[in-house]
Amino acid sequence: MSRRVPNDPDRRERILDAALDVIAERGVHATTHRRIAERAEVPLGSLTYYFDGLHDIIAQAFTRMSDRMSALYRSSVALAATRKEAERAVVDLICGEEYMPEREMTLLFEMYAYAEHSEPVARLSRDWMVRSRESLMAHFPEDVARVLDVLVEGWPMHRRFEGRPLDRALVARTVRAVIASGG
Amino acid sequence: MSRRVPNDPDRRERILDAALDVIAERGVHATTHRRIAERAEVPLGSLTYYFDGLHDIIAQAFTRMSDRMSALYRSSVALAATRKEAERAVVDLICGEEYMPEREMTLLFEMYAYAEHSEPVARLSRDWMVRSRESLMAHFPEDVARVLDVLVEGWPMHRRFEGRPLDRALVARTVRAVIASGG
Amino acid sequence: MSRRVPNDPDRRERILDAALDVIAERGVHATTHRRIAERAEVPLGSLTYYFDGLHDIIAQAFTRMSDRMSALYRSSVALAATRKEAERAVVDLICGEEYMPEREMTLLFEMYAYAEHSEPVARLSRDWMVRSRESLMAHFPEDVARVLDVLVEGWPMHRRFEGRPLDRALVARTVRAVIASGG
Amino acid sequence: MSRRVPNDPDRRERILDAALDVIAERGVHATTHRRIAERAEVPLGSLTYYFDGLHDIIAQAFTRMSDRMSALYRSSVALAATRKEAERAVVDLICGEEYMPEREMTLLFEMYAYAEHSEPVARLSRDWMVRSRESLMAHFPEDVARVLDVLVEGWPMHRRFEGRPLDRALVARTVRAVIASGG
DNA sequence: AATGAATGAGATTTCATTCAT
DNA sequence: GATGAATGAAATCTCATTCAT
Repeated sequence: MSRRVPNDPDRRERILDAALDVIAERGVHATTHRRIAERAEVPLGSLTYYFDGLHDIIAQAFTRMSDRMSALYRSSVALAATRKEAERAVVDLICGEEYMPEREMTLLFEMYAYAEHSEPVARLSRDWMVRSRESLMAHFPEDVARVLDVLVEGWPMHRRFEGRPLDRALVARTVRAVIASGG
Repeated sequence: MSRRVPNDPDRRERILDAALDVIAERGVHATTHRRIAERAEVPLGSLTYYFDGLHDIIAQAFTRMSDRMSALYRSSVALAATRKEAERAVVDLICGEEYMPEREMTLLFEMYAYAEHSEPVARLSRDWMVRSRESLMAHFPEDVARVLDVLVEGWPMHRRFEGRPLDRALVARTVRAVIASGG
Repeated sequence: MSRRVPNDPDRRERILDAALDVIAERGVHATTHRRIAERAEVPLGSLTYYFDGLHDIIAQAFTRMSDRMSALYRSSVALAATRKEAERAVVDLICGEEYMPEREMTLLFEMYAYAEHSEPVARLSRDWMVRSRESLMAHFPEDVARVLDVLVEGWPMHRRFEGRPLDRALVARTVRAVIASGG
Repeated sequence: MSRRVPNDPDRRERILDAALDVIAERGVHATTHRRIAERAEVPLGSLTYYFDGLHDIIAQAFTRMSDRMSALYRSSVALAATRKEAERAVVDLICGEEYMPEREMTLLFEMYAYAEHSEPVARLSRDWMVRSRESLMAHFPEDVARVLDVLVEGWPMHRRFEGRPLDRALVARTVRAVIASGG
């Protein structure tokens, strides 16, 4: 039959990863086909061969990122066997660089900003929020899950701008209080 | 006769407000000199006459916005005479559209995203954080102020993406718990 | 078993008809391989497999069209048994939508325009003219045939741009006068 | 006041003339910004500065051409003082290279073809037809004017494709017959 | 002091064509 | 014989910025 077969099977993925790199380093506002192609080491023409314009590349790149982060988030919380461990996992999520290293943080900001101007990315942001809350709801009542999620989202932002590690004791105490108040 | 007088004294401000409009509507990534000039009803050339390029316009526009929001934030909290009233003000800040209407929310996302790629705007974001915490510290100990600030920042984001009003009782209960735990 | 047999015997023709559709709808200037392939529902690669580039497809498509129209023209005039009937056939050719419906008119304009820049299509246009005159010369002297052919060519163009039917009485009177004057 | 003043006042016109040159030489289907800019000896960017895309350049170029040709047509017929002279002017229009030299003929074909796919150019073609008829109506009744116009339009097309001069006697005889029949 | 005409650089996108299979 | 993935070249278009006035 001899259908021609792609000679570079995961080029699509390479392009999306390159796009995330460029977005993280320069921002969506400075992200161009050229820079993505260069970073991915693919010819310029292949970007529009695989994708339907820059907006599509960006949207799919964010999808890829949020899938990955969501899995991380979930697994981090899911590994907890007891509520005690879950509580600790939440504190880790808030304080730790592992869950949300600098690059991911930057990408998240970019995603939230872009979501305001792109319906697919808006949907993505909503899904992301729902999924992270659902992870937490395996261990906590819904109301508690909501508040913890706000902390997990908001606190690392402060960490980012302050440029220094959070006060772990304060975080732990707050998480404890939220859990207690919600019960 | 006909001593030269600026014929449009607050043109600078008009340009910055127009820039904020464009950013809110289209995003930084689609903000251009031309669109700003058109929106401000100002000749194109005046943008580069008054400002040092697009990045400068954007940075100063964000400065203007954050000054305004900061004043609002401060006055809202400052009006409180008692801790009781301050607590209520914080709940209002989190739940209320007044403090952070849709447009401002969008702008804030854009600012945070842009901050990652612009030193002046990064500084601005840091200042913003410090100033809002200081407002809160008139009424609460530093640790409590920190946590409340995380809530004020993070919760409206959730509100934004969920697209419906927050559960005021839950917010109030959480604020109370945070204050109690920090005391 | 499974002796190789062309699985789509009139693909060539389908491609040419699709090309004519695209030319009629969008103009030669907007005719591309992709649009033709899509319209013909054939794989993109088959266009360059069967033809020697876009210019070749266009030239052959025009050939196909002019063959068809020429046959129509000829048969219309050839059916006439008497000069009287031939005269009537000419009036029909000029006034009637049957001979030159909107689509064919458009294609003819495109062909004439393209002929100026393509030797094969120029040849085609010349042949077309000769053949139509020859049809008329079965009934009329050469000079009369020439003039009638001018009318058959030129009048429908006016009809096209005016957007309304011609005045049949005027056409008939003119044809009569031309025949009389040439005799 | 010191408004900046254009330093190349008839650049617009130069661009349109260059566009006509390119269209005449290569056809609309091979007309590009680049080729026009090169021919007009202006920077590429000025094309989109002055015009709203290629379609706009083409449409305005055709407008320019038809204005010029229309003036020629009109003046040719208008100079005639008597019907006798008008009759002779019509024969000249049909036979003579002056009125419709090769280049203009080519452009006219291109315009007619393009008109099918561009509303502004379609309007232009209609206007052209009306105006030429009106010129003739200064000397002949409407019906005669219509038919003469068909001849003026259609006959040079045949001349063009046959590649040799028309038989002036035949043209004159036909024009005479048309005038007589319409009277 | 102020402007808007002008442009070069580069962004996005389209597309004819090639060629491994 | 046939295909469609792939790409280089070029097309259209946008835009920050410059600068004569």
